[in-house]
Amino acid sequence: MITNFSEAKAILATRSIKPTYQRLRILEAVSDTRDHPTIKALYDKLIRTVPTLSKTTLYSTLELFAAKGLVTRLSIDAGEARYDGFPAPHHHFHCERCGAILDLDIACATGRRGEVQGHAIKEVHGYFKGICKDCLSRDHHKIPRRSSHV
Amino acid sequence: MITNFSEAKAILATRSIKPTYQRLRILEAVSDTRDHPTIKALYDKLIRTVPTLSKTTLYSTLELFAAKGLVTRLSIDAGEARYDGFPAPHHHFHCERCGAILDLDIACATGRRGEVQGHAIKEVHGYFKGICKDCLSRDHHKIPRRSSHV
DNA sequence: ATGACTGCAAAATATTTGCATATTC
DNA sequence: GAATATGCAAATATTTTGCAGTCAT
Repeated sequence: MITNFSEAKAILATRSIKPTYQRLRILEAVSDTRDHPTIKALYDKLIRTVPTLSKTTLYSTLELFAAKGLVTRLSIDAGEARYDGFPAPHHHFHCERCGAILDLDIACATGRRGEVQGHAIKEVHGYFKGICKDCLSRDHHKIPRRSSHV
Repeated sequence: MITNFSEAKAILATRSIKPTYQRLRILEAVSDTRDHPTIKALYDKLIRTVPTLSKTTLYSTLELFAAKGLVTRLSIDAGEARYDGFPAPHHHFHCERCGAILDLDIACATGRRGEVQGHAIKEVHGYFKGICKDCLSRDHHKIPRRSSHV
C-alpha cells in the first residue's frame, strides 16, 4: 500500500515510467485497496480530487502499469476489467451471488514461471467461483428453492 | 465432440434443457472445436446454416449452457467472453502475441471442489499468459528490440 | 523544439432488454 | 393451449481511436 507521493514516484522509477500527476494518483488509488476495482470505480473515486481526469487516461495508464507489471488486470467477469494493485502473486475467489472478488491465500502455481509445454509463461492466473463465506451464512436462514425445468 | 443430433439431444436431456433446433446447433458448434470461440465467431459460423439465428439467442443459450455446466465461459481477455465446450476440467494458456487460447494438460487444482477458506467452490479456473510455442519459434529469426523509456 | 501525456468527443465493440412472434410439449 | 424460446430493434455498457492542446525536458 502506497502512502505518499515520493513512495509512488520511487515505484514508477523502478519501471522507467515517467511520474506524472495522473499516474501517481492512479497508482495510489489502485494500490490503496484490496477490492479489485473496475475502471468505473477508480474513475468515480479519483474524479473527486482529480477533476480533469479522463477515462482515456485511466485506460491507458492502467494498461501501461499492467504491461510493466505494477498492477494485474483481472478478467473474471467477462465484459468488465478489474485491476489488482497488490504486488505479491495470489489467486482470487469470485462470489456468484454478491459479486465480490476476494484474495485467496493458496499457493498453487502462483509463482510458476518459465516454460510449460513449450510455451513461455509470464503470468499465472487462478480463480475460484462459488458462494462466499458471508453469503453462505446469510443462507442459513433461508429455504433453498428447487430449480425449475427450462 | 458431438457428431449428431440424437447425441446432442441426449446431452441436453441430462440437464433438463428443452432441445430446440437452435440449442442443438449451438451445442454442436461449441463442442465441435477446441479453439474457445467468441460469440462473434460462433455467430459467423452458425449464421451460414441457421440464417435466422440472432445474437440474443446465442447469448442466452450459452449463458444457459454455462449455468447447467455444459460449457465453460472463459474470461481471459476482458471485454470479450469465450466459450469452451470441452467437458473435462482443464487449464488454459493465452498467447499475448497471437491471441490464441490453448488447452493445457496440467493437473493443478483443476478438479478441486468443496470448500476453500470458508467459501463454497463451484468452479476452478486457471490460465497462464505468455508467448506460445509457435510464436517463440518465429522469434528465432528476429533481433529483439530494447524497450523504450516511457 | 521535440516527444510524450492528457482529455474530449466520436467510433467501435460487446452485452442486455423489451416485446411481438413462433415453437415445443 | 400454456409455457417457453426466438429474433428483431433499441438501449446500455465497455473499450478504443483520432486529434488537438498541454506539459516536460
